[in-house]
Amino acid sequence: MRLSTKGRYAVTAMMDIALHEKQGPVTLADISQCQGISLSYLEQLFSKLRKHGLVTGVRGPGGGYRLAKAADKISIADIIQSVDEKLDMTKCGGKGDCSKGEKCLTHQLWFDLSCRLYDFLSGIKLDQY
Amino acid sequence: MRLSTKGRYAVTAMMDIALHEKQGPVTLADISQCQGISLSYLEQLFSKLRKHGLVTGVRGPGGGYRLAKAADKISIADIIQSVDEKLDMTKCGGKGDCSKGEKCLTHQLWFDLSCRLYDFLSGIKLDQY
DNA sequence: TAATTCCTGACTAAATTAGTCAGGAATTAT
DNA sequence: ATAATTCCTGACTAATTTAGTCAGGAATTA
Repeated sequence: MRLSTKGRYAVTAMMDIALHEKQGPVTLADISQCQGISLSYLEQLFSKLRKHGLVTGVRGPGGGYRLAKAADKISIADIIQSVDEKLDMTKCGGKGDCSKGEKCLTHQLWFDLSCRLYDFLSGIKLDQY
Repeated sequence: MRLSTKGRYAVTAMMDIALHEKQGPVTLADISQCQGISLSYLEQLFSKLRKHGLVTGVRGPGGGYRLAKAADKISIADIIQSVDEKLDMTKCGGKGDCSKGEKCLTHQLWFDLSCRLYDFLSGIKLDQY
């Protein structure tokens, strides 16, 4: 569960769609211009969002992107995980093969923290704004 | 407020110190070996942690690092902010000079989210483990 | 048929993260 | 004093991630 500008871009773009969806599909060109994100980069991000079932694309004139679910079913955590892909966690992977045995302790601690963060971000949905 | 492996390294290292501090200062060499982080990279991170008043260095044989405050006064947010330095936020900086006026809206929304995340991470202290 | 828009993949550029190296400064122990 | 230890600093390089560019194809609407 990483949090970088990449995830922020994705969240911002998704909020943009959530806010304007009632006026029909939102084009990436609009988001690009409106949010100052390059079109091709948005296409990369939306490829992932689409594969994770968060948006649906509508081709042709008048097309664009729609949310694939209701806004209250899409959480910030869903979006960030879709574009970030890996939540790698530990190096030892629970094997416990560390010099003094402490490594896995702190890794476990970090894992707990990561879970709490995930729960927190899962609780925030797109419709809350 | 960004969250990457850099911040994780710092948090892990700080937890390591918190756990072993009663046996005297903890050396970076120990942390390096124990957590599998390069010594020089740790030195970079601890330079920042020290400048932000989270740790104090003790030179010479038997030296190392100590927490500069009690573990229950140091939060995860403190640590991450110390090594990440900038919590840049918006591009328009509240100026509102956006093509359709929506940019600053979504930026404000993100800002709120960022604050909530910060509050959350501020509530988790080193002594909770 | 033409315009629009998604969609894909390969490539490049910039930024960040991680690590290396070389050396100096303070402290402890011999 | 001298030597060993450890922090401390800065410059440099390598790897990874983020961001952007480019070229073109596929589906849909007018």
